[in-house]
Amino acid sequence: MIRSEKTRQFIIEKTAPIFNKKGYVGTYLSDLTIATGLTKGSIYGNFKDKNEVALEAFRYNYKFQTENIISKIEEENKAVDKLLAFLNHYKTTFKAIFKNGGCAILNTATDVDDGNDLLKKEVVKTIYNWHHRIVSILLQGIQNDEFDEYLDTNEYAYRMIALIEGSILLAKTLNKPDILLNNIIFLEKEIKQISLE
Amino acid sequence: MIRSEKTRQFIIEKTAPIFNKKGYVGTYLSDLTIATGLTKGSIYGNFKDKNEVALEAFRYNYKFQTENIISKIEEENKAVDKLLAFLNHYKTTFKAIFKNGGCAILNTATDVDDGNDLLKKEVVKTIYNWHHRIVSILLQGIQNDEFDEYLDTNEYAYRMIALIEGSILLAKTLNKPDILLNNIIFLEKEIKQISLE
DNA sequence: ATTTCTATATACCGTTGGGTATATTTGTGA
DNA sequence: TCACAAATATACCCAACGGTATATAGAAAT
Repeated sequence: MIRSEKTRQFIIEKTAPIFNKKGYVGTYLSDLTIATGLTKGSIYGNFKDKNEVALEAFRYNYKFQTENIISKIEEENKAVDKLLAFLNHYKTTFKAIFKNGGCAILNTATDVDDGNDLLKKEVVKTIYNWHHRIVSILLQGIQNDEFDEYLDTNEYAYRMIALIEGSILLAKTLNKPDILLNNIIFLEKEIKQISLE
Repeated sequence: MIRSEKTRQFIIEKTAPIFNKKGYVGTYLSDLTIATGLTKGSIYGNFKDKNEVALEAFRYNYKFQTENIISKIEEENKAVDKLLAFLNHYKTTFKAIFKNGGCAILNTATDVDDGNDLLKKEVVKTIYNWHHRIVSILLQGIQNDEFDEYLDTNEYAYRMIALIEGSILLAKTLNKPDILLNNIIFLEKEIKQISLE
């Protein structure tokens, strides 16, 4: 990795949690210089503007959450087990997620309600990716006779995501991780229940 | 209502949607003067600082969402019907909520992750109020043999809130109201299912 | 109508925001 | 090891931020 790319990466890693906690407008260039120990000149030598740093920070935050999970999902063969592996991820990493400022999708989606179109589009794209991944697993499950063919995969996936996101919001705001854990357990039970056999 | 109180109210009403959309740091005094047509002097004659306007704006936004619903809940006698009335509220007012910038609790909770302790406490208090209201209805339902006595009221209420909040987030971000509507319908079915009778 | 007091507008202030032109340093290939 | 290019720091810029002291206008009481 060439030097510039290393610094770029360094800036992203150091500032990503700040953007996640304080939001786009709430994060100042001074936050970025303090967190990195670099100067404005250096940051602007590596990024076009604050917007670009925010965008890369979001991508990093999202990757931070999904990096490990995909491989774990692919270790499993049955659709049911894939979903359970996915849910299990939240049980094991919620502390890290909270420490990082909560779910990047949730935070960024509410943050970019106005302006910052690039970031907004990125969030939308990310949610669709996530949704699509779950739908695919469900469809695979239907093909393998794990789930009833009348299961509304689209709807079910959105409900799953909504419950997870809402739970993270509550758990973090009220400082009650159990809210998230209980709702994950609920989803696990539900998946086992709708899986035939 | 004396003049000063009228202006105060006027400022709150005009600026509440802005705070809800753009967040605390994202809303500038210039936004407030433009929205109200008043000057900074006038605003600071009625409020101590921006923080106080934001706090009152949040209260207003929350009231905006819950004003009608409470009376509707109290029109019903059975706990089941109270819950259904509560859920029905979202089906009928989601357009207004979206137009107002989304759920105030969701927005403010993610917004005040750092700093602004007053606002943060107010959000936490508001969520507990909401949760408590649902739990009370569920407990009433258990006493009247509408629900099984082993229903975990605490957990169920948090799951309901989490799903609603998460659904609002998704529906608004993706501009797909159906996500919210479908999940409300899901909750309705679930409530009917767990109600004994 | 005139006074009195409250509410609003005007005209400021210091600070810090994002951003940039330029100087300086630092790593790197000849 | 020296020159050159790339990366970082310095020193600025203007605009806009939140906030305030003071002047003006407007309502209410006499």
